[in-house]
Amino acid sequence: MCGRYAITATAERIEQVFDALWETASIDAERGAGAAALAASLAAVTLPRFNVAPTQMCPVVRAGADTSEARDRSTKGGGRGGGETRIVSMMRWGLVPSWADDPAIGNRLINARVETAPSKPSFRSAWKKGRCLVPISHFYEWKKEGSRKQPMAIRAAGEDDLLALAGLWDSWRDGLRSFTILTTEPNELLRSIHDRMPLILPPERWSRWLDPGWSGPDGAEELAEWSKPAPKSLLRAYAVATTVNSPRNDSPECVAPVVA
DNA sequence: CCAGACGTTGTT
DNA sequence: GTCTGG
DNA sequence: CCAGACGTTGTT
DNA sequence: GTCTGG
Repeated sequence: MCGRYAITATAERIEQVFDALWETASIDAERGAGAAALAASLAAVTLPRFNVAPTQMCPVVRAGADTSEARDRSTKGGGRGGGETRIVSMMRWGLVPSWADDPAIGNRLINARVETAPSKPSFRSAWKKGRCLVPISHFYEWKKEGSRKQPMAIRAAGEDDLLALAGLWDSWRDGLRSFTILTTEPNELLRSIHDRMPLILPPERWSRWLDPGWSGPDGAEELAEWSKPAPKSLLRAYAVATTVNSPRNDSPECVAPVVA
């Protein structure tokens, strides 16, 4: 599964890689704020994060309102085609369905199985209308070694500092926005660590996944195609210190390799 | 019809 | 909100 | 995911 | 043991 991760990229880097506008930046732009205010709003976003835990607020990339006004305001999106805007929003990790009585319900909905999410009451509406991407630099898995649990960090094999996890988001009482991370079967690398892994989407699938005019993968064949785990060669896994165990520790030590 | 659930993981 | 169970 | 709490009463 | 919080 995926119950903890890191996002070490800067706010600007996230905008660049995902061809998106930070939500606070769009709001400031609407108000006619200057470059200084824009820089300040980006600085207010707490990055980097080395130990993101469920219930915490983190950046999520979603489709923006696809209005001509929004397109005009954005200087981006031209090279991607489709013309849709992308927004980076801060959301709570742990999806709180719109019908929930208590937002604490989201504490357990931090993952959704891609094989079953389309038909689950908690996720079906988000599957159709709330698909998103979760930018991460590393995700953590705890490998069982006898009675011990060895924390492992998994990151892109190359120099890439960002991976995009497939996610779903929903809005609760017009205020709280929250998201969940889709999981799938593990690839050859992750199989030795855990029996599930997050669903990682390659850049060529981002637009389709975010397309608000599409209601998501449908039918067994399409679902299977979207559910395939990332290839082993994309990722690198290594042992890290138990520093990462406590969500209170949010330091570079969390992603630092150790001898297992 | 209304009432009640709605989720994942891991472990046994 | 929407589905299942009684 | 792991860490940490897990209860009531009354008083300040 | 099991639930809540981060």
